[in-house]
Amino acid sequence: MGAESVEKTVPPETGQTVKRTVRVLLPLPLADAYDYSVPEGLEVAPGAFVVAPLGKRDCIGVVWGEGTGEVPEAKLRDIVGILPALPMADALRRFVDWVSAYTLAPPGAVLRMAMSSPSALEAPKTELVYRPAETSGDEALKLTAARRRVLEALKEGPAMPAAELAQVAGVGTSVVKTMASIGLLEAVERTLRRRFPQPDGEREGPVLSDAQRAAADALVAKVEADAFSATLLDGVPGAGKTEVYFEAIAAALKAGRQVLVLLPEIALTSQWLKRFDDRFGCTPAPWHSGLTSLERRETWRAIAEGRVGVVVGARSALFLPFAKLGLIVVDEEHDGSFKQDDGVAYNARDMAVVRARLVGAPILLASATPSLESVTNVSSGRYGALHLPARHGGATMARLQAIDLRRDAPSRGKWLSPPVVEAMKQTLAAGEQTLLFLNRRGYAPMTLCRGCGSGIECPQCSAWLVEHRFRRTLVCHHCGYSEPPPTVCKKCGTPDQFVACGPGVERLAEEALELFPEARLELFTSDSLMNRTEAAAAVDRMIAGEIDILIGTQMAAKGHHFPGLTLVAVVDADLGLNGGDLRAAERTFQMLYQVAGRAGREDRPGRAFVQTYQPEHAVMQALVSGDRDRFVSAELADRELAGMPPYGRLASLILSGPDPAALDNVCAALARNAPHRDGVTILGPSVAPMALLRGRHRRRFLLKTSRDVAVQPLLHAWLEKIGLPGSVRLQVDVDPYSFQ
DNA sequence: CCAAAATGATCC
DNA sequence: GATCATTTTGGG
Repeated sequence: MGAESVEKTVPPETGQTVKRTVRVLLPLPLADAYDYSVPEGLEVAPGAFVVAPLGKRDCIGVVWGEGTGEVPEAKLRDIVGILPALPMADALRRFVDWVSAYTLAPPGAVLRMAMSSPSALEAPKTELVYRPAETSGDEALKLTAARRRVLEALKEGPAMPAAELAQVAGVGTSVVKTMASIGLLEAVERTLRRRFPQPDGEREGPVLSDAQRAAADALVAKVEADAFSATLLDGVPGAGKTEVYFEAIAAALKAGRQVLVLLPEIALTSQWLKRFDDRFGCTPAPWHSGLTSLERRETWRAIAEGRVGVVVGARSALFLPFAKLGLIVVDEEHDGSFKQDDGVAYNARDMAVVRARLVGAPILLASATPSLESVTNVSSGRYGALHLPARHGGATMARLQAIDLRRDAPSRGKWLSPPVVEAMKQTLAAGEQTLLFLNRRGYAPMTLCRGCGSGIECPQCSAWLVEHRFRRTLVCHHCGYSEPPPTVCKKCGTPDQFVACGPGVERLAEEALELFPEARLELFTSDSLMNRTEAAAAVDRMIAGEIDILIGTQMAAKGHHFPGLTLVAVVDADLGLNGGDLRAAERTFQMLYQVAGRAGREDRPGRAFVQTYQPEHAVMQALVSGDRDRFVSAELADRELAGMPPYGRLASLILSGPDPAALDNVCAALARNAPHRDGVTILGPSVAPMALLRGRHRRRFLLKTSRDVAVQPLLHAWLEKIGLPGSVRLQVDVDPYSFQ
């Protein structure tokens, strides 16, 4: 390769030097980076954002390294230009490569996530500002009173735009313009940058308990060590984890470093921001899907230039161009929403650990219910552990009681059991608040025709259409399809014989209002009906005690702290347990534990009820006894026996296509070529859990291996042999989280 | 028979 | 992801 490139640099036939080539990675799902030639006089270093031609159009890409020299000269094209943006840091480029190699996603698809604000790469807007010109002697003659005031206004402070200067000096803008034209003022161009308030790391923190102090000190030491380390911080809700990691954030800020805090999207609440504000004097820069393109651009730039101290965001914030990252915090690390299932399938919690390692910074994972993965990483010594016991004198976990629905059955067509209704009555009478938790949006999960007994299905998915009574539509929760409620059954023609089947939050609201007509009741769901501001307003009303009964999906359970809430009832605790999902028990336990933790966190004791048909189930037993650790070790033992994560590795291949026959052909080819090896099991092909989604049929393979097998090379070798027809799509998911 | 529509290959 | 060439389909 060395000799070859020398030969290419000086081709014998012309004697002219051939242009330098570089590899440019484009933010597209291409197999690899492309070689481009660099025109004379253009300075490109690795990491530079460049404009490169691709077919008919121009694309923005990133210089990934020196050219391979393998592309024939006739194919090579010149880079068009270079963008006036700071180059992408080496550590971020290596991170993109790492994520691509791990997830088997094309590197360009990963790069796209690291280029989430293309307009931030263009030259920032500028404005004209005025400052006093160098004096040349006879200016005094031209000084009117107005002009004097203008110079006075500029005496101490910085240069100002004409309008602002005129206002401060109490003159018209024409005065400023004239002064500039006769040489009294000098106009200079200044780039417009949004200012981000800096969180103050020097501020005095709150008084911490001994346990909190010890944990905080340990974390501060990790931050000061300025090297990679991973730590799990674990403690019951209310133990004060946030205050502890705020100390670590303060230490990073003092050291002049940036901090990234990752939260599940719905836990990024105004309440969290307020706590941060109280501690550091301003809110951090948020990063989530709801930002406007202007906000994105300014935030992206400020992060790249190191002008933002702390970013708090959902998983996509992991790919931001930090200039001097000194700490990553992943709060609620067990949360499933860190896993992205579509596009690049990655787990932001796991990839955050990789990013921390590549930049040489400490990472902290925090949770009241750590994931089994993190628990094993602690016991194997990969992660350090800090444990926070419940605070003395502080709130304690609510007393949790399982209600056996077989014994305390609700009346027909109702969903609240007598003990829960009784508890609600008492809570209302005491002027306290109730949260009814049901992880089901809409009125009823299924609508049935009495005439033929069939349910109303989504035409493009294998799922029931869910009635949303307030919106007067039937909605598919998987693809978004909706139609008005039918008057006649499509299958049997019977008119108006539809019955709602099962409970949704809307139906629960109806029942609660029937029981307590005088109560102030609100719904809190992740429906599109409710936007960010409306949700925030509902939270504020709940905190202010303007709501007696809150009925919500998991959105109500995460990240909020309601001081007046003393009763929590989980309406259907069994909901997540069925369906043969690997993580069903773990996920249900985590969710119910967190929901129950919402009750009685102030001075008032709280009560939590879980309604279940299987009170003997290990999850319910663990919740009632409060013995989290026993549940975790039992669940771990099960996983180990089955060779499942975190003891084994899993990868899922989902094949989808409109034509089942073509799909099954591909599956058969895959099955024929499946790898046979010790420690490797191939399960499938089988019909995927959502057999039909958005009009595409789905099949699934599961690759199960022991811990020591590298899954990626195995998958590469396997998939290489198979040609996919265009109609069949393959989605590879290494370490799948959900199996739906 | 033509033309729109679906499919596939390629982009450096 | 976008574009262009090629193949398929469908309507007369």
